[in-house]
Amino acid sequence: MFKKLNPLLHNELRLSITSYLVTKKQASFSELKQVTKASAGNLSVQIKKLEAAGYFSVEKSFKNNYPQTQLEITPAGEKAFKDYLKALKSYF
Amino acid sequence: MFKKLNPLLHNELRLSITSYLVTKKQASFSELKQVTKASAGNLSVQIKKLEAAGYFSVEKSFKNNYPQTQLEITPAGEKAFKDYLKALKSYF
DNA sequence: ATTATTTGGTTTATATTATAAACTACTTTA
DNA sequence: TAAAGTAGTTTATAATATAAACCAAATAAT
Repeated sequence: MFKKLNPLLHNELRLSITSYLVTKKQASFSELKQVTKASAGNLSVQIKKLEAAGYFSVEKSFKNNYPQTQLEITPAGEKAFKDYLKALKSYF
Repeated sequence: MFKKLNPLLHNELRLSITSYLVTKKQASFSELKQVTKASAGNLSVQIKKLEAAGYFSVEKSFKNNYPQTQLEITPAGEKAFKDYLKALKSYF
């Protein structure tokens, strides 16, 4: 009847981050902070969870002397996103 | 960019309950317990939250000597469900 | 030059939420 | 009449989300 919803993606902020990354392929921490309007702390925590699940690859470098965290969606992340949408459809 | 997701509906069990009620219009506690596979405790708590929000009307009576809780979706519940779907679409 | 502010984060404490365990009340069956 | 089942509710605990506090460095202001 109702398919199980991936709890990692079934959260507003994590879904926002993933959704953005799926279309943009890659984005910086700051960019994500702007588009999601989340606090840096919350964003940091949620990114870490998604990274731990292998949904993103994270590269830390420097840009204009400032640290920059760059995120890129992985095939696993894309698949999880697709599967989540599929599961969601069972509710509507 | 991303629309806010009604936190009351953005929960797997509460979404299951509401989704079922939206199509069936009404259902009993036991019926919901079967279709959602939730524990009675969890179901009771989540129903109460949705009822408090005015998404369902709850009628308690007896059927075959046993207590029976019958739920019926309200116009507010239907609207919230529709709005939630609309918001969800902004993520895909 | 040193103080304040901003960038770009992380860590940690707290608040919120979800879930299950324990309980209530009554009914049926053995 | 004791045990097991129905139909729930309440409450304690586990999990999760979020914000506050913090860190390190860069830049701007005084």
